[in-house]
Amino acid sequence: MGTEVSGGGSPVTSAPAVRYDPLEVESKWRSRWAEASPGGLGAGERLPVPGRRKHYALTMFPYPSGDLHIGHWFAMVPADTHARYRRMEGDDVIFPMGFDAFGLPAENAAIRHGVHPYRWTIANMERMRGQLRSMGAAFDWDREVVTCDPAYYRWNQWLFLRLYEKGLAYKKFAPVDFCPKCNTTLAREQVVGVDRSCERCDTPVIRKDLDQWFFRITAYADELLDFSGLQWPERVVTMQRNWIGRSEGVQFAFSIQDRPELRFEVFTTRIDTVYGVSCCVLAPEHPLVEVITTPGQRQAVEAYRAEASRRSEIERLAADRERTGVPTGAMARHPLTGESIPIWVADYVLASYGTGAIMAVPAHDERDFDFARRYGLPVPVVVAPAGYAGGAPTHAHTEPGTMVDSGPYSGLSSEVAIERLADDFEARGLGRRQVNYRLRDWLISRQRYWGTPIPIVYCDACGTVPVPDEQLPVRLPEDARFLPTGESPLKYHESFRNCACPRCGGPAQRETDTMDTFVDSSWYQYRYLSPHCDDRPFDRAAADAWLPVDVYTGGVEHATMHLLYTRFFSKALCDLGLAGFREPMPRLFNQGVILGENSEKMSKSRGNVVNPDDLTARYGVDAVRVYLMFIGPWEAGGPWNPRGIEGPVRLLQRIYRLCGQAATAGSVAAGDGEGRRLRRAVHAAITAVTADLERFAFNTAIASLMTLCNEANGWLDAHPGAWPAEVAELGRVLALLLAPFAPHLASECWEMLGQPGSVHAQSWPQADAELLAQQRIPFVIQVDGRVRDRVEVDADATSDQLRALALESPRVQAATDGRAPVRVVVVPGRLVNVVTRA
RNA sequence: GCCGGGGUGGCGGAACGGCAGACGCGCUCGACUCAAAAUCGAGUGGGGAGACCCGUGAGGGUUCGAAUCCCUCUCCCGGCACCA
Repeated sequence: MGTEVSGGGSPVTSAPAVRYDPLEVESKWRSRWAEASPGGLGAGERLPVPGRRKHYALTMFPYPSGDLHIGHWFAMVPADTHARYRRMEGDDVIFPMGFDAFGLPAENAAIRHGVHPYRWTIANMERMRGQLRSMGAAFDWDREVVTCDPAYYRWNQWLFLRLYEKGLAYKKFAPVDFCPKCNTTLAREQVVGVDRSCERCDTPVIRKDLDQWFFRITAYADELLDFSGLQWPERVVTMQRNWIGRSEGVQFAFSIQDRPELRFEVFTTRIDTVYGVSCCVLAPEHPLVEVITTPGQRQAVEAYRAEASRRSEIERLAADRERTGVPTGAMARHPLTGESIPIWVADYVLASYGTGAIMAVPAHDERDFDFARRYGLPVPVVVAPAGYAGGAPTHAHTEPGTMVDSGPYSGLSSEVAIERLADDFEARGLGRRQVNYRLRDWLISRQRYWGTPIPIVYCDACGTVPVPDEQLPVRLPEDARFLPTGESPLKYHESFRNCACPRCGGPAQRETDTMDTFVDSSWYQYRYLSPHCDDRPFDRAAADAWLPVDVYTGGVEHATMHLLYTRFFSKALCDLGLAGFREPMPRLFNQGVILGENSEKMSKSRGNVVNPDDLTARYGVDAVRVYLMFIGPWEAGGPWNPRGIEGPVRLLQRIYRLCGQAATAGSVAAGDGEGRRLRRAVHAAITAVTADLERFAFNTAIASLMTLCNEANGWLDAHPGAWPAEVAELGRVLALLLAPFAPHLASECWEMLGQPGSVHAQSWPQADAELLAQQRIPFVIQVDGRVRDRVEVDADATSDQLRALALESPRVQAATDGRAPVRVVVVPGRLVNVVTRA
């Protein structure tokens, strides 16, 4: 055994400096586990054991960057601890792991160093598997999924074709976001920040008009807004809700003055302001602009459109840009009043949202207000705020109010008028209620090599032809060339690109775009259940039995990307008849981020990176695990404090020593008051650690273990000599409670205690409630809300007894100083408050 | 600007409306040691000799009682940002 005894004092007197060597103990258990169970908690690909509650624990799989950093540890170790706890609790647990192995870094390495993305990725995964194992996590490696494996991406293609058949995958020519550094288009979700930059590399995106493949996520917009039944962090729900951006309003048409055959539609959420329209505004890209612009305005309008399109490519949408525009010269006819309304073109109206045209109501919309003021347009008030006395408004009034100058609607509250006008527009056939979403369809085309080829062929004769299932997978060619220009290698790979049309056999060309890697991660949790299944993406019986995921953990940065996409996939898979549930991850937990010592984000350039290998070489894996969980609430993250690890290091040494002492305890219980005192501490710890693990409060769970050690040490010091069986129980419980947190040391302790089997295969200890119910409890007596006395009382003392006890207390009498109690509040089991003032 | 989440000792952080600061780091003192490290023990929010008083970003409110609930303000972090 790895025991090292220095000092050599009597084991009975205090402070025998018995220490264990973490490196030795950990290496011993690592090799034992490798022999005994190469898999993890789940032990093989199988269905849940009947009669046991299944538990699918999932932590977001890593990108194989080649190095496991402390952030991976922080994400995965608590997830492992929770999964291990659930298994000891009796659940049938699976806890799979794999690699999100497609993506740009591999291709960039190919361009820079000439190493093929496949080889680069495989080598990185090899290295990371070793690092992941060294973490001491009980991953089910026999379920491993690697997304760049043709055996995996084949099913991306298969699923793409099913979505295509359902109309949920389609190709469209549209203005799209393009990252000039990554040389590829991006989904709207992957463009972030005020300067609209690439989520991966931070480069501002530009706009291009391209033919691209989309997934019709908007078909599920309403269902995606339904978060009922999801135990998700509030902020993630909020972010998704905002991202989807549902708004209800009315869509209706304006006709062009003197050309009643021409009309354009507008969408508004404020139909109550329709009497306050002072102009209509079309987006520069609106098709009607060309048609209606009068000869006198043509030159100005063309110039404006040209400028707008150039601007959209350069500094598109600076947040607080001036709202500019030009009149088209054409007039529209107000559908209710018949008034002539000037039609303008302005690029603050987006072509991609709603109808690409609006009614401008300056008095009640801040953007329209700015626009009207700039061009001297009228600002008619139609919704009066409380106390409005007429006159020109100084700012837009966007709140509800009383309708004025609005024909038959005048006098109504604007909230009522919204409904009344919507009803009337619908009844008169002028327009209809309409729901719009900010959410756009998911652009999945990427002009990159290292992703799943989109299984589509273009034939001159047959047009767009899906690759038949039996021809899948469409494999990536191994001899692609990676050009420094960053152009798509597939596009210039003749033998990949040229192919026979699956339908007519004639010459045809493959689609050379690959899929967004977020497609891969949208259904990996299904594949883990039957990773070797080769005639379907996943086994239906396994999916029915194991899914949905019971606890999903990962970073919040995926709130409106991966987590939205995978919800979409689950709904689509359900509608395709492939699975029987609609929400993939009912319970989500976001861990925080570990920062450098200087509270900044860890990065090589900042020089504040904490290397887990250095730490484990010095303190051992268990200590690093425990420290990461002790550092604070998991969801908070926080700066790394290099000295803080000393606490967990001491805790582990104390537990080792306590278990060593417990191993010498006898088998006869003392059964007296002192024995009960020790047992009470042990069982209080069981209660606390259990409750904390249930709520992912790892930091306080570890604090409870520390408290138990402190109390146990005190007890042992106070009871020299031969120890009773209560001490043996202490040792067993310590090892059991420690097992999910520090699996190596817990195994060592269990063995040292002479217990059979593996500690990790034991049942979680149950607290003895009867033992914990104490007869005498500490009790607080307050006077006017301030603590004046503390006494010990019977736990079942009545309110009357407690009241009498309080009033008798000399300290209370001193504090009340002769004032008669006005009232006495008794909280049984807690305190009494004697109130002397009114 | 809008929407979330926060502000508690020197530091990380605890605290079903009921003893604020659990637990740990650090620090101080002590034991062991020739010495140091390790280990063990005691102490550690501020003020006061003391009984006590003051303390959870600021101010107000509800309550017998507020870090916790409500209102106003302030600062910090995150998300969104012309979405009509």
